[in-house]
Formats: sequence, structure tokens, C-alpha cells
Amino acid sequence: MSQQQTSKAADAGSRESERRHTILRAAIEVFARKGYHGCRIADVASEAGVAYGLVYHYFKNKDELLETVFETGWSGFITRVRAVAEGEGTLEQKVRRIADVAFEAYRVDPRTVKVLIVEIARSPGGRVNRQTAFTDAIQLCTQMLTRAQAAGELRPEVDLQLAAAMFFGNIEMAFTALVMGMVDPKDPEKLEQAKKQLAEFFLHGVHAREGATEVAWKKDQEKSATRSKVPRRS
Amino acid sequence: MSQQQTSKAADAGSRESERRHTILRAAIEVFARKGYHGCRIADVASEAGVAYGLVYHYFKNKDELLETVFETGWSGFITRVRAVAEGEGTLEQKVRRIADVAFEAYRVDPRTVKVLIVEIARSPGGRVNRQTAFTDAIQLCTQMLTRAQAAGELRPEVDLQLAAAMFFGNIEMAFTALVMGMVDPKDPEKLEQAKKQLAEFFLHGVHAREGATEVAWKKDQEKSATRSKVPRRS
DNA sequence: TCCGCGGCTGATTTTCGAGTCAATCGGCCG
DNA sequence: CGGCCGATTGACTCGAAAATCAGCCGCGGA
Repeated sequence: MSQQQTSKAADAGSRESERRHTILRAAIEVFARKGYHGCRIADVASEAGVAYGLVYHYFKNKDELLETVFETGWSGFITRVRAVAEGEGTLEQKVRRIADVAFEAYRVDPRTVKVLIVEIARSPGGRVNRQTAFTDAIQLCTQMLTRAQAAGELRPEVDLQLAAAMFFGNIEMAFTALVMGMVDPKDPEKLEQAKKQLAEFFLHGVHAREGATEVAWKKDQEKSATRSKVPRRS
Repeated sequence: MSQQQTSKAADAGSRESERRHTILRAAIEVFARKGYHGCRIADVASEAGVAYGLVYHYFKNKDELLETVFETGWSGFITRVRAVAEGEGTLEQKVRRIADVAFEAYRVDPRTVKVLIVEIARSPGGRVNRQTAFTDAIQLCTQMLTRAQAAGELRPEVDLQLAAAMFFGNIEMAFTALVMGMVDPKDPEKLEQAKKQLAEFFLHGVHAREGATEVAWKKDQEKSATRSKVPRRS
């Protein structure tokens, strides 16, 4: 979303006064730093370097401001995910591409991602908007999985809805790990590995091939070495 | 946690007046219903059927109350998980048992689970307590995975820390699905299936055996049939 | 019976932040 | 130049909720 701009975004930049945009950015900043609770309009205003009242010139109230932050960021993300999910390619390719999208979003704008991640499961007051957005995303993935299942790319017994939910759970947790400092967000090496594992994990889980314990996988590996055409990404 | 263990807990039941406990339960109720934001002390007091001021007799302030709610619930869960993680058994068994623990906790006390799930990644104000708790849990699982890896139960390339995080991500998402009404929480059938899938997914992912597209997995199935003592759904 | 003490009460005070609004500013047009 | 208008300002209002506190109530002991 924050990326290139259609004429729409251009509008936002020029006609609709960059003030509004400044305030939006400031809101993301404060929101990410202090969370939904500690986010006061006064902070946003001073972060943006504008007068308190101006915030209300551009946004009806606090809720609308936060809602806009959420919607803007989320719709950008979801648009890209949709492009992948509904595009061409094998399930494996799509899963990897979605991981790409997610990590790229993080690289470009960690603040926004943090806000989305942290506030995702929340429905403050009575707002259902976020749940809806999230549910939609899962629906989107469910469809992708449905097609994949038709192509025989899925183990037949998986529940699609649940699997889709868990995929997002994985993405969320990968980021949570970042946000919590369990993985150094600065190290592109680590990021790359995390991304890779995200896809790998979703597709194949963590268990050694075979169900056996012991070092059975070693033998298995030998055996399968001959016929293993696919596995590992080059 | 709710299980007494030390004399301390016993105290809580008798000497320390069940009032405190009543208030705690009420807090969970309100907290689960209205979220962290909408949770006012007055609501908790009336839910508990006690005077407003009494809440402050037992808890220093709102934050301490909520912190206690969180800690109490979480430590109970974590105690059980620890018992499993550090006990005997194969990785597969442990994973299934942890899924059992989680779903049982939900069956027994959905409110508390909801509170924990929904508030888990938040650190309102400056409190790091929750992050700490969560991190500890992941650490716990990481150790479990370390042992599993030593036994050859894991694919060698998985990052343990990340895998542990994702395991909790899966659990969280499974519950999120419940909380959001994507799965009927009343239907024990569905719950059972979700639980099963949670474990299955973590261990083996969603992809058909093999990495190939098409129906290649069929051929693979034949081949591996001889040595497959693995699941394969009946 | 009376005292005192600790659990308990809830009206009162304090805090705090959202939202308002009258005043000011600055550019543009006639 | 002068006046209009939308952008901008920040002091102020006001309600909501947190936290306080002066005392009440019932019991146990003297």
C-alpha cells in the first residue's frame, strides 16, 4: 500500500493536503509505540507537529482516525495477498510469495505492520471492522486452498478453513517474534531464514519425514534421495 | 494455577477471603466481555456483587487487578504445558497432549482462555510482564523441540525458536477461530477435529506428501506404503 | 454491655483526555 | 488595498472513570 501510488494516492499527496497524511503517519507511530490504550490525540498532534484541533479538522474523531490507520494498512496488504492467491502457480509458490509479501511489508514499514499485528484480534467497543477484515483474509486463503486441494496439492484430510486461519497465525507469530525481539529485525539473513521457514513450516510441518522416532530419518533420506525431485528449493 | 499446590493457594481459598477470588472471577468475566478498554472497575465490582471500594482493598489499582487475572490464568496453563513438555513420550505424543491441554482449558473455562488469547500480545502502558510470560512459554517449547531434534524427530533444518513460536501461533489461531465464531464452540465433534488438525498441522503441514504437484503423491504413497507405519488416516 | 478492629461501603475528589469553538492566520480574488 | 474563506490554533468544557477516604457494621473479647 504505502508503495507506488495510483492517481488516488497522488491525490492524497497533493490535493488532500499532506497534512492529513502527516497526521496519519504520526498516528501510526504513536499507535505502534503506545498501543491502542495509551494513544491520545494530543500525542498524535505533537508527533505530527500540528495543533491539537487540526486532527479534528481532518478526522471526525479518534475512532475514525484509528480506523483509517487500520484500513489503509490492511487493505494494502490484503490487495497484494489477493493478487498472489488468485494468480497462477502451485500452492508452494503461492505460499512462498505470500511470505514474501508479508516480509516485504515489514521491511518497508515495520510500524504499520506492528500496528496491524498487535491490534488484529481486537474489537474495541463494538467495532466489528477488524474482525471482518481478518475474516475476509482467511476466506481469501481458504479459496486458495480449495483450489490447491482440487489439484491434489493438499493432504486430503485437512480442514481448509482451519488451515487458512493457521497460516495467518503463522505469519502473525513470525512477526510477533520479530516485534518481541526474539529475532533481530535488522539482520536480513535472519529475516530471509524466517521467511523461508514460515513457508516450509506451513507446507510440511516440523516433523521428520516418517512417523518413526530415532534417527530413522537418516535412512529415509538416503532412500528418498534417488526420487527426490522436488523438495528443497535450490 | 487454579489447582492449589502450595499452602499459598490454600490460603487464597480460605484465609484470604473468597472475596478476592470472587472479584478475580468477575474481572475475568467483564474483561472477556468488554475487553481491556471497556473494562471499568465499577463493572467488575457490580459483577462481583461487592462495593466499588472493595476492589481497591484487594488490589492496588486497576493494572494490578488485570495483571493478576492474566498471571493467574496463564501460569495455570503453563504449568500443565510444562508437565507435558518435560515428561516422557515422543514429540508427536507431546504435541497431541499439549493440544489436549489447550482444548481442555477452553472447555473448562472459555472466558479465561479468551482473555489470555485476546490480550496476549499486548503490553499496555509499559508492562512487559505478558511478553515475558509468553516468551517463557516459547522457551519451554523450544527446549522440548531441542530434545526432539536430538532424537531425530525433527527435520534438521527447522529453527527451533521459530517453530516453538509458530506452535503457539497455531494454538492461538485455533482459539481465535473459536472466539470469532468460525467454528462452533458448542460442537464437541468439531472441537475434536480442530484439536486433531492442530497437532497434525504442526507436525506435517498441509501439503501432500512429496513436494510435487499433480497426483504425484499417489505414486509416492504406493512406494512408501511398505515402510509407512505412520498415521495415514485410517 | 461496651469497645475496638478489620472487612466493607459508596459518595466524594481527582485525574485525564476527548471533543468544541472562538480567535487568528495567510493566501487569493476583485 | 481590503475583504472573504478555508486552514490552523490551543484554551476551555465536560463527562467518565480511577482512586480516596471518612465512616459504618458486626463480631469477638473484656
